[in-house]
Amino acid sequence: MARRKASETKPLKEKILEGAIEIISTRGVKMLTARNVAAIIGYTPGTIYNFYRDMDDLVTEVNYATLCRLEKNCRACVAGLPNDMNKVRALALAYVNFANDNQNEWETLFAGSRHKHQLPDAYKKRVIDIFNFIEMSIIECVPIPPAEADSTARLLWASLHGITILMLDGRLKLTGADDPHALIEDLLKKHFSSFVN
Amino acid sequence: MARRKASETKPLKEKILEGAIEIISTRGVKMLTARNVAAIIGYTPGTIYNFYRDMDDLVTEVNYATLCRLEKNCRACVAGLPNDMNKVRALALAYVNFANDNQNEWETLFAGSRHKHQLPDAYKKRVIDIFNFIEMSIIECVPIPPAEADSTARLLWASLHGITILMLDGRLKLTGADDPHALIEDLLKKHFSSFVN
DNA sequence: CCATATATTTGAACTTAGTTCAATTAAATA
DNA sequence: TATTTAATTGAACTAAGTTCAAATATATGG
Repeated sequence: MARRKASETKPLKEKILEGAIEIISTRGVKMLTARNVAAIIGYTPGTIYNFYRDMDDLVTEVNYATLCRLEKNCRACVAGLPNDMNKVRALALAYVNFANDNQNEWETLFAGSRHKHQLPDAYKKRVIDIFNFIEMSIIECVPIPPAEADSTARLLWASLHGITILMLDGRLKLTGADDPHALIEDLLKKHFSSFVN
Repeated sequence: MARRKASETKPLKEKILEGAIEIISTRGVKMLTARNVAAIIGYTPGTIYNFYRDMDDLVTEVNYATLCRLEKNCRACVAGLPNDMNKVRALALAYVNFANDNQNEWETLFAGSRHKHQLPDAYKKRVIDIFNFIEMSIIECVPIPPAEADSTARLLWASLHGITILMLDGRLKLTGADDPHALIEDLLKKHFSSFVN
């Protein structure tokens, strides 16, 4: 057959994206092939190229979706909390937990290997948004002198990111107290003891 | 032709590995194909499979070589230094600088996406070695109570790793003082001020 | 309601890459 | 020198990315 009967419930582009997310989250990014996506949504490989330039583009869209979920999750975890250290704790924990609960998506997001095309502006904006949100939350909750606020927040975030990566890798297995809570507690103490003690 | 005239200067396995490193370092891991490696060393794709199970295996060997260079580099950078904070500084800087000077190799090393096979024991041992070296260096140079030594060293290393990643990504562009030196200085201060001040 | 134009999806074909292995040829051995 | 052994090939197979003319459903105009 060629053109389908008009009975779609969702735009096809969306279905493709959902199929791609389904594959990445359950089978990993290596299993994301045009043919696999096509099979899962009941179309043919060629169809994908009517909506995405190439498979790289589709991965980028999956990553964008992951970023959105990450941000939503982080915001939800601290919503309504008073501005104190507990809020920073919650935020850090939300970050690590998200990575832990979405390992394949997270790995895809940070897999690094440069994509063919420049990242779309919306994507870049999202990254900046998340960073700003985290940075602002930290600044709100800890009495840091304004001059140091930026660098302190950035450094904390970068550190948290490193911990998250190595933890998922299994490279950060600790002697016993290797759960996220303990590590984050330690991290926060190092970074903020000079302000709150 | 089939079998070659015996005039090889190096074992073929080594030449394949060198070709692979050459490709990854100059053109990135996406350009590492059996045919590209074969072309660069003047053999045919099939030859590679006489020495490596598959291309994944070859990448693992490249990563192993990268790990070795990283360790060598770190050791060289602190050799002969007295056991004080300067040594820790030098070590941290060596780590970041190595990543910066070997971006493609570094990206390949941490690209994450799980390999087909388990990592070889020698590989795992090398990772542990590097970690131990860094951890020991830190412990030697900073008066940390033994009970906290392990976790302190690990946390510092993980943080350094996070900084390194985000720096290479361009995600850690700072307001001005975004050079490695400043960041590392800040990091060390956070982690050690309670011990040295 | 039919004819024509438009939009959507296909499926086949092309390219590139990973991988295998029987055939081939150099070197080693007897 | 003849025979065995080892190394390398190159051709072929599979899987994946990608393209696009052809095919078909819908929309539009008379």
